[in-house]
Amino acid sequence: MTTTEFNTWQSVQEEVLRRINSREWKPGELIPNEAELSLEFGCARATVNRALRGLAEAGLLDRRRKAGTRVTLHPIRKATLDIPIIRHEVENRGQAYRYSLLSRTLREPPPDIRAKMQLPAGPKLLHVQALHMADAKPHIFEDRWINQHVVKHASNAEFSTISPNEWLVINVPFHGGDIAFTAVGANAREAEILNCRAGEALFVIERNTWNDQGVISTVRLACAPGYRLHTGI
Amino acid sequence: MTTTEFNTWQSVQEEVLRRINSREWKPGELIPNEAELSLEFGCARATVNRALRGLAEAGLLDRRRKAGTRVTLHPIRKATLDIPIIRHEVENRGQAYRYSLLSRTLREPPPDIRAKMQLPAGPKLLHVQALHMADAKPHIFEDRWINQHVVKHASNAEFSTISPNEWLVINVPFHGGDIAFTAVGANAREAEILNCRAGEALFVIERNTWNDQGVISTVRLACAPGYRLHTGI
DNA sequence: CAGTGGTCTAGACCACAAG
DNA sequence: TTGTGGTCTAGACCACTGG
Repeated sequence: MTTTEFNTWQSVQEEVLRRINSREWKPGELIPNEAELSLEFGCARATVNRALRGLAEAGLLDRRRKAGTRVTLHPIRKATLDIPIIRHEVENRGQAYRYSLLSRTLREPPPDIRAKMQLPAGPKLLHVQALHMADAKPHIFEDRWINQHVVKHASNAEFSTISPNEWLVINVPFHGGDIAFTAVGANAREAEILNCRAGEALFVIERNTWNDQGVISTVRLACAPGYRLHTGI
Repeated sequence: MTTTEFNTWQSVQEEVLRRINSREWKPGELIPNEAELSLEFGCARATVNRALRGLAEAGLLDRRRKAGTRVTLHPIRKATLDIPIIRHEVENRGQAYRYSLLSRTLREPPPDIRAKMQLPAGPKLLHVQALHMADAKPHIFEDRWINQHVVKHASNAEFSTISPNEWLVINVPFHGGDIAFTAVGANAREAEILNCRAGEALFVIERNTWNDQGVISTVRLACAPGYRLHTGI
């Protein structure tokens, strides 16, 4: 028996992937356990574990103690989006980045914002509106509320030369957040700022971030027409 | 010296995360190497490695052989999107899923599709248009080209009861792909099919998938107004 | 209860890249 | 050249959970 040797977790992973794709191991099917595989592949169990763990994270395998490892029936593909600082995103495309602060006020947020940030009525928040430009053309309109009760030193930030987007990334670590992507027609103000027709389709990114103190910030990024978010699988 | 013990990679990771967030280890700064940390934490180096690897994958640490491990200067946040089968997405929201095949033809693709699929002029492809509905309302308009020279058995699929979306996920393993998200105004046909006004903002997902044989399929998913894609960070 | 994956360990060698 | 992370190993114990 000429057993091919699988020394690295990558080679084991490739082989397992091959068996899944070739239907040698069919969707829903139980595959041999780690001990058996390590024997067959001629490597340590830890190596098999490393390989299978990766495939489980990718959603191709279902692993459960005692129940064993199965090929996922309907693999849920995962796409990873990089969320860079806007300035970097623009500069990495070779475009000239410019930033312009439109307004910076301290005021009580409207109910919908309060709801998003899970705050009671009353306290004022920092409201910042700014425009990110690429090659002198409007790129992204940033409309942000910052909870300066959680981010105390935010009150001192002027945001005249650095965008809240970048300032927060650099200065405020966060523990979690959520992102939503939608398409909406530009309202009058957005149309004016982004230099497009009212009602024109805009790509909108909404993001909340929080740490253990509470919600840090909620932001709505309205991207100029033609904006395209892409990634590999 | 009352050294707290860190037995698990998770606890090590938490502690490292704490030091990063508290600026005990500042952005751009070199942190102790694995051997030193394993000594300090009273665990094996492999445990430290496991913890740091995770943080590196999350984009919080930069690790390079010989150069050591540094706290990332501008952490690039990564959002992971789950790309489920449309039917599952609808059903998981508790809505009734319905599917309707609009057209299925074999014809030569227009130049822009050919370009996307990196195909020469000449060969015909399978063109399928279908509508996914949620609670009897139009949900997603699927406009797909399938390369039946790569996916040979696709010629036999009727797509009358199962969508190409689902059929492909189940029947054709792929090695790679790319996704793009945009916002566009609905054209006349999309408006009619999705039951909305022409020009109304639609969330559009474009996806290509390929395997080692070549491009499998390219699809444009036009989502009904109000569609929202969201995820955690 | 017992089988499976999850993890830790101590030690070893290797691959890469900075100096 | 040499220090650093990357990985493998053999063995061990643990944690979860299915039967």
